[in-house]
Amino acid sequence: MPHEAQKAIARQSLLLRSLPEQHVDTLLRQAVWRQYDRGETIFLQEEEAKAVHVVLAGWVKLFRVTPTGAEAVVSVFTRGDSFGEAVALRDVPYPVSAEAVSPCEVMHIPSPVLLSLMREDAEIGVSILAATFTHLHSLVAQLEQLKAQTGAQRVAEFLLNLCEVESGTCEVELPYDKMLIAGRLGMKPESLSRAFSRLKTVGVKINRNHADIADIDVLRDYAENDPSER
Amino acid sequence: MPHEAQKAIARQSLLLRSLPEQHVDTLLRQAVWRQYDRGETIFLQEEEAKAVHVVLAGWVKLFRVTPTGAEAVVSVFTRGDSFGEAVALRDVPYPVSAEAVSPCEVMHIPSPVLLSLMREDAEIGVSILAATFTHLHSLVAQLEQLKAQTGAQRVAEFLLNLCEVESGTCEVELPYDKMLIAGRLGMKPESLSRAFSRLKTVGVKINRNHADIADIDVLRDYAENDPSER
DNA sequence: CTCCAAACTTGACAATTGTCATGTCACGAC
DNA sequence: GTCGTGACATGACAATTGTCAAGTTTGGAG
Repeated sequence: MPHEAQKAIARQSLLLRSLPEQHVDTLLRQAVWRQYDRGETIFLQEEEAKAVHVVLAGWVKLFRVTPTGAEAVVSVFTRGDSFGEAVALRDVPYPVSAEAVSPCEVMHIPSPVLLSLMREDAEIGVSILAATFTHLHSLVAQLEQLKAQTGAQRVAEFLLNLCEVESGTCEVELPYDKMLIAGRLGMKPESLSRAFSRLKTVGVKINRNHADIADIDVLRDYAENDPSER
Repeated sequence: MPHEAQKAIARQSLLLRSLPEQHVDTLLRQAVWRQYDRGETIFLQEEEAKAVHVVLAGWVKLFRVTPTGAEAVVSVFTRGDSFGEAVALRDVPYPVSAEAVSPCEVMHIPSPVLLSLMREDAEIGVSILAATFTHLHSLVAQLEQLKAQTGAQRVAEFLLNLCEVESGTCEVELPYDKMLIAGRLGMKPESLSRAFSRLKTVGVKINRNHADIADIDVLRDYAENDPSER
């Protein structure tokens, strides 16, 4: 029983937005709509994929658990993001687990529905590839960050991505837990705290889940250039 | 002027192997076959993708160059590997650069050829998704390694992946430069040297581009568990 | 064969990060 | 309201890694 507002969000998602109206309707009609509480599991690593997921509200994290139990956050998704495309269309297990990190609404499109529609119209395949490419690209960007930037620089880029404007002053809300931000950026919470302190020297003030950026250009310069100064 | 042996390698690639014979022939016939010298560029970051690439011989690295000039290796491909699928089918620029790190033979399938065939048979789309998923998965695995393992552990896993057997003693050849191995594993060459020294305590001896592993299980245990012992 | 440039190793040192311990603060249960 | 749990900050310390500066080795060019 999806609300019209939810449908509107789904239509705007990267996965669906370039599809003809008629196909989107078919998919929305056959989708499963669910709510999740904070901390609830959406699917587990090694589980067989049976659907593609679209986040309508809230935040979802994808993560891997190592043999030793350590957790590595792979990505964090929110309204309009889809995930699991490449996995659902082949009978392979998920390489990651998914968990709601805030109360969430998620739409699930069963893979058989998507598959059959794909055989009717090759355009669907291109749409799925578009969404998959976006994930690929974001993973590549993350890899670059991890390999070539210091912790404080990664935090700076994270903040820059939250900014709506291109330059000048900006205030942003941290979208989720600092613990999760730390995980997403590949560091421990303590290191994130220290990274925030360092950013004070480039005009960043953190207050609760609220960040004040004095000058976006200064911060961007810090993110892209030398961490050695100061 | 492809050799039969080259065609055979292409047919076995993840991208083509599940396609009906007839389609594979169509693709092979319209593909471009090229050789590259060591160090030669195959394509550059930001360049528009016009083809999907399949490595027939030699080694190719994909990497990103940061605004400051630092280089982050994203992946290293060899015989039978394909790359650029998700990019070629949409008019978007490559997120990475590609360079031959040894003399190479590479087959290029122009994207229009693939696209038109895809509209004829949706099965092609599934094949492309299969290859793309493999890349996605390997990037996720890399992210996990970078975030959750020490340098020496990553080197251990790298060696384990080179082993043909499951347990016991094993000798492997390092497939390419130690500098490139270091880049692929997200560390400096000096750190790689040190990581190799540490692995001596778990029965690994490095000689030139040759590694002797005394006991694969011991090494696997090191890779998966605590780096603190010893 | 000789020589050179690049790859590689090693040591000393500095910077960064993880770990452990402690303390504060906010928020929900009660 | 009080209590208690978990998030967050911070300091001290250890471990890891990057940086810089030698040396050694290796694989061609000539």
